[in-house]
Amino acid sequence: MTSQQFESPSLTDISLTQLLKSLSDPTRLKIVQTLLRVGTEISCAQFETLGKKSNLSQHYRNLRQAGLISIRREGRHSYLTLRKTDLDRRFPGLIEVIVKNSDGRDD
Amino acid sequence: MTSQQFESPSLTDISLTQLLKSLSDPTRLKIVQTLLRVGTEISCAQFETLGKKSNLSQHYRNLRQAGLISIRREGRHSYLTLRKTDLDRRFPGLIEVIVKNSDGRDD
DNA sequence: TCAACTGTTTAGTATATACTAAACAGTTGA
DNA sequence: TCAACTGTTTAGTATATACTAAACAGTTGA
Repeated sequence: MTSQQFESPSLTDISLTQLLKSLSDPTRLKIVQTLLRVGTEISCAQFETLGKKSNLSQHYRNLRQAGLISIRREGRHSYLTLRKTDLDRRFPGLIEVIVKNSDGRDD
Repeated sequence: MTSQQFESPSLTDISLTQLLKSLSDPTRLKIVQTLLRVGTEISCAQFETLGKKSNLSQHYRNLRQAGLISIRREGRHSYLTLRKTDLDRRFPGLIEVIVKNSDGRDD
């Protein structure tokens, strides 16, 4: 029995419509955009400008459940990673195109 | 004053997040998938297998307001067209990749 | 030991969404 | 003329969503 808290769906359980719905929120799209750009994991603290902690935490969970990110807890901190390899395998080219088309736009 | 009924947003008013939200519904995604595949306008009657007329009509409006399709009325019939040229100009490659990644999946 | 810290979860709320059923509007053809 | 036809709009409802505030849980360091 693995921990439920930070569990992400497996590759084949990632649904396109759930993924699109997750990315249809501007805050979540910005988070994914940042994660893709930096290419490494990022501490949640980096996203504090995007809103209140409790709200962001719920966005993280949404992104995780949609299969977009994984979350690693270390001490008091949480670190987010874009599941790029998995996403590229399941939906080739999708994340790149979406994020590229979101650059420089508000929403 | 042009008719409101079938008005679509102009190219620059198409928002990425609105577009993603519109496509995050399985019924609407199937409609767009079909429109992209055939490449021509399609009568609404072709989509009757996807649900009830009143519900579909509301999906058409959603797609139109998101900038994805235009609707032409002729007699008793309505015809839908994917705004492919506009979409390709505003979000290069996006529609193709999304639809390609939805092929052969339920959602 | 324990207060401060970081992030998550829960409760509550206002709004958006997807749907059905029924009313409606315009078109067609006998 | 008018009933059948095609699709849209409206009313109503059940559920989902995004958010805030407060409670909570685990970690850290003095």
